Amino acid sequence: MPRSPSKTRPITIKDVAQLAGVHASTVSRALNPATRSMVAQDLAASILRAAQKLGYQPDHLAASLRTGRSLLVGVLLPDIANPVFAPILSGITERLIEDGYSTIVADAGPGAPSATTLLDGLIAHRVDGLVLATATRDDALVGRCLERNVPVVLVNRAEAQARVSAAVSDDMRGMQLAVDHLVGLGHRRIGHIAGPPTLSTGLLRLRGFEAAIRDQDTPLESFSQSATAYSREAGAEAAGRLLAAAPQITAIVAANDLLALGAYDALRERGLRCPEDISVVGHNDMPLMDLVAPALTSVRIEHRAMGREAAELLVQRMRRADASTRMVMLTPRLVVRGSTAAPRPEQR
Amino acid sequence: MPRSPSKTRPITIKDVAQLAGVHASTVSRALNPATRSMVAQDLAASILRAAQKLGYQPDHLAASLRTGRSLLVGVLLPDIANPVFAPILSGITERLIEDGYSTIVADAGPGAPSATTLLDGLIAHRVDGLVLATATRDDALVGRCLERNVPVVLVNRAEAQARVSAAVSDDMRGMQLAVDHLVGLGHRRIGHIAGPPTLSTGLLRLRGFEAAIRDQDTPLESFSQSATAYSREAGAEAAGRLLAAAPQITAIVAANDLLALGAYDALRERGLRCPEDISVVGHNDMPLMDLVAPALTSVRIEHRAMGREAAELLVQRMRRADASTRMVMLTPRLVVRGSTAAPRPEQR
DNA sequence: GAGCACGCGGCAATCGGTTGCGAGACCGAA
DNA sequence: TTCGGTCTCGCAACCGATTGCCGCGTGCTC
Repeated sequence: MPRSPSKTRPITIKDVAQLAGVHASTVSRALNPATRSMVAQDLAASILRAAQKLGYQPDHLAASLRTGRSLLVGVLLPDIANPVFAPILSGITERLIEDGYSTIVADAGPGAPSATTLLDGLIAHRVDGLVLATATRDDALVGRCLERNVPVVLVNRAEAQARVSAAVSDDMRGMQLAVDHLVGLGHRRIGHIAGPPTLSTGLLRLRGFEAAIRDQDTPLESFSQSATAYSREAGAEAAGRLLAAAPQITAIVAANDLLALGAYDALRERGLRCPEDISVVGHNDMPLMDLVAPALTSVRIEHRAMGREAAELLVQRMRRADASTRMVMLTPRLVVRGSTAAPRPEQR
Repeated sequence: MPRSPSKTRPITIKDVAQLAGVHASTVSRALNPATRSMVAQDLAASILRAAQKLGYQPDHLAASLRTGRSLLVGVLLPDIANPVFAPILSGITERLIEDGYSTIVADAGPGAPSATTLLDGLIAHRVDGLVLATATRDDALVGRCLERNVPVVLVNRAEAQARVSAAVSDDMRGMQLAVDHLVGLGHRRIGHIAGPPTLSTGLLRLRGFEAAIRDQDTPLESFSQSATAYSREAGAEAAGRLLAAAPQITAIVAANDLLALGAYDALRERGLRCPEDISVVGHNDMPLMDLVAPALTSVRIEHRAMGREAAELLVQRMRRADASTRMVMLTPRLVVRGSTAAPRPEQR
């Protein structure tokens, strides 16, 4: 079937070549700033004019086939619905677009195909690199990328063996800030709601909590329970276990804001008030944490900056295959709000 | 430079063909379920085995060049950081992946290139379709897609001329729910914080508010002020104007939860209590709105479902170029929480 | 037994840019 | 005038998969 002449066929480089009276290869060189010097200046200018006139739009796809570079970067998220990933994603795309990359987002959230399937899908699109936010501590996905030879960095979570670069928050330091704050207020019996131990943040924050407890001058009692997931429900459930096992605690440090909000639910359910009966500290300082009741004291992580850093690491790795693998650690800071207070005198 | 033999070159269809002892085209047919019947069953099976053995992964990119279908869909968001877009995006990707599409996300948030630039970038990647969440009421972007002949649907916001399909919430109905609720509680003087009038939600919700006011049996006083953006700050500012212009109001209906939260800020600043002095109703029912203080009464929109619907419309449009353009309206429902109450007797 | 239809699979063109290589033009120097 | 060098551009292969077309062989029918 002959192409209907009325339907506007997309303009190709050949159309431009014809109008400019040159060969397609010359057009290609003139259009690419990097190779433009290979073409006489005035000719290049007239080619640009021809392209402009026709409204030529380059086709990355075709170029990719030849160059091997797709200008696409895959981002694998554990769950878009989790509010912390929005700013991370934002930071990633913001940085990548500076180098001309677009981002393909794959969400491994509930109801989605397996992360491995999603990863293969991204690779099938020939992404030039990958940002993984899903990495559990030892992650088969990383290995898969490595053997396929596609550049990869981690964000928010690191892996046990540091095979690839990662941008993370200093979780040890974050927990130290939280514990210091509580101890400064007079708390001596502190509980921790840990994240899933399979996730690097879960483990590191637990370790950070324990280290922070040990580092205090005053002897403390500490307790911890792991949540099965980073969700409000899991937080409430773990908080229930924690309060049952150690009813004497006067403060709870949660590994995550959602867990902290779950702790709110558990406290309310048991008729306990925050901060009068129990202080609560979160982690991440998600948006709106200043508006919940009570406003949540939380360890603030600059997620947007973290996304940018991850993208930066990836760009370096994509530019040079032998770029050193690094771990960028962002320093968190504590934002004190209404959910923490000194324990009541009789609680001491 | 000869390719180093140690570096594992990606497996192509030719490698599979060689191992299976057939031509590449036969491999292509055997691998594609749609064309598999053109190959003898046992041969197809042995080709599949060969592909399996080599760990062959198809290359969408190359296929796209020939077929003209990239299996990529572009999603243009006004601002990833806005929490309502996370579930929308989630719904979109979830639906699209069922048909094998991946999504390229472009964020037109602050600091990003212009939406037009982003759109051109997406088109350069030869996306098979586009979901626009950025559409202002009359949108040049839509025209651009139309003239480039790329399928496009809108989500969350519709355009004045219904040139393309859209999935939106029934904003008129949402405002009616909000006003009915307040009137039922006894409110007679109601203020509205409208969204930017350039956005379809801003305008439609304002109209919906006005219509809902008119439709009441009892005569009401109403007032409204437009916010300059959908943000907490703009909400606080507009609420300030509203309270200055009409101090007698006993309730505020905001076009958006963030605006409602801004209203909280403005009330607090003026020493007014919610709901005792002024009731507040939001719109969207974002996550965590049950945890802010006071818990926000809000018009709930199923954003995830909306995303799915938009994707569904796009899939239909991509399958058949002549698919009818439709507008899918999701029915919102009111979630009553602590931010609304009957006005005090002396306020009547 | 000859002819025909059909199932199957190979050949080669194709998608739209990119790039190694070489040809031709032009200039300056010997 | 000739030769070498440089600058500019065209030619054609190439990236990897898809697909229209054709030929071969088998089996069926008359």
